[in-house]
Amino acid sequence: MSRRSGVLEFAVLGLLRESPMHGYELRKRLNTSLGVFRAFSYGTLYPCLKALVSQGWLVEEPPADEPGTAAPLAGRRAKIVYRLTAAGKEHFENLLAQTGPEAWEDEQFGVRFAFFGHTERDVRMRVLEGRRSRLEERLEKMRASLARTRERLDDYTLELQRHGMESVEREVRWLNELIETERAGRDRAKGRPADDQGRDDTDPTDTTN
Amino acid sequence: MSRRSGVLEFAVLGLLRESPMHGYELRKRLNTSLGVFRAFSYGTLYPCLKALVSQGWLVEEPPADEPGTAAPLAGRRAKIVYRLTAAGKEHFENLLAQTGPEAWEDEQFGVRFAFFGHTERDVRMRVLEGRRSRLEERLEKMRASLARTRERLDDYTLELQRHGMESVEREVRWLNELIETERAGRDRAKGRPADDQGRDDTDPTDTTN
DNA sequence: TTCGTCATGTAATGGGTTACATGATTAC
DNA sequence: GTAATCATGTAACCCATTACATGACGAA
Repeated sequence: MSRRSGVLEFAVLGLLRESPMHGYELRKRLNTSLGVFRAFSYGTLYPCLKALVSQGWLVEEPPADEPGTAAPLAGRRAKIVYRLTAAGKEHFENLLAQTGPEAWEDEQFGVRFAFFGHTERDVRMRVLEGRRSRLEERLEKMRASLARTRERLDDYTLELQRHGMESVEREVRWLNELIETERAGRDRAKGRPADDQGRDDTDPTDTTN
Repeated sequence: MSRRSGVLEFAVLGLLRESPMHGYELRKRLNTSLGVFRAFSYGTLYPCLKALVSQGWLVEEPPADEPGTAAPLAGRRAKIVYRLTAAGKEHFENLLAQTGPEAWEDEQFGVRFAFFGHTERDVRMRVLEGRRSRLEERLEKMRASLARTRERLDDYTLELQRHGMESVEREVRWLNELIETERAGRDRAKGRPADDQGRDDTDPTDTTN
């Protein structure tokens, strides 16, 4: 009924796919384990979790019966552990399978890349190549605008533009290497259909708390 | 009374400092001339301009009496040219002189750098060095978190982190070069007090339209 | 005369943070 | 027992975009 952020939803589903977690821990992983993403605040995260529950992608679970912990007193608010539902998992797979322009843009590309381990090679290729051509477009615009305005710009503005373009060029080279690597890894496990065959949960290694 | 964005305000004041402009053109310059900034939408820009007017930083001017253009009919809405007031200019100088943490963060640093041409060397140094130490902090956190979680991460997540760190390291090297250049340019024009002595306008070169 | 682009604006909505409020658990 | 950190949540606000609405001007 509210709050859907795209990246946050994506990241939460992806992280919970590996193992159930509560909000607080989820947020930490958003900063660290999951690349250099922006750190969402609790004011964003918790409402989002509630929304995902009401969508049916997640379920809240009681903190489980770990013997070491304090007994759950009646009416007591405790850690809420979120677990991905079957529907949630399916939804996440669908999101992962998307290879359209949204997947190439700055906001989404990072998260998507972080979950490349759950995708198939051709999906990865489409996303990487889409991203690359997106950046090359941008590069061309920058070059054009620079050619038009070069004379009127002072040294600092010029240097800023130069550095900006170099950053983009560098990311393009990075993508080239990644694409090359993907290509080199072809033919292995060609028809492997991800993991749709077994619904056994992803082996909870229980490093949760 | 409303809308103040920080970066947008800064950029608008800085651009209008050079020459008066109307909103539409202002927006184009935000994309091109002024580095690789985000392109603000009109829905952001126009209300911001109004707010700056009501603050007294800007004044709206009639499109001026250019003979080639259509005669300004009564009640006709035409281009609104914005000009920086004396108060606006002073405000901008004050903003430029700030060298606190806000000036080092991602959002502000770019704009500030673009207007370095209007600042004094020691201000530039403080901002550049502040930015650098900010990035070095970030780098340290990244290294620490990577050391803690390296084992649990798959290849793609790892690669993402590696690339992220390299980007930051690259910006640090860039800053080092800039700082070195600034240092090399020392002693020249040592006591020059910017332009506080004369209030004659910044020599309007009239490349406005 | 119609189409593109110049030009200005507003209301609804989105996506997020800050500040606040609450309380449990752990370490000292 | 008290401080730090773990843990969850909400309301008010901020910044910006989207979609919409209007209209002038020039060129085909």
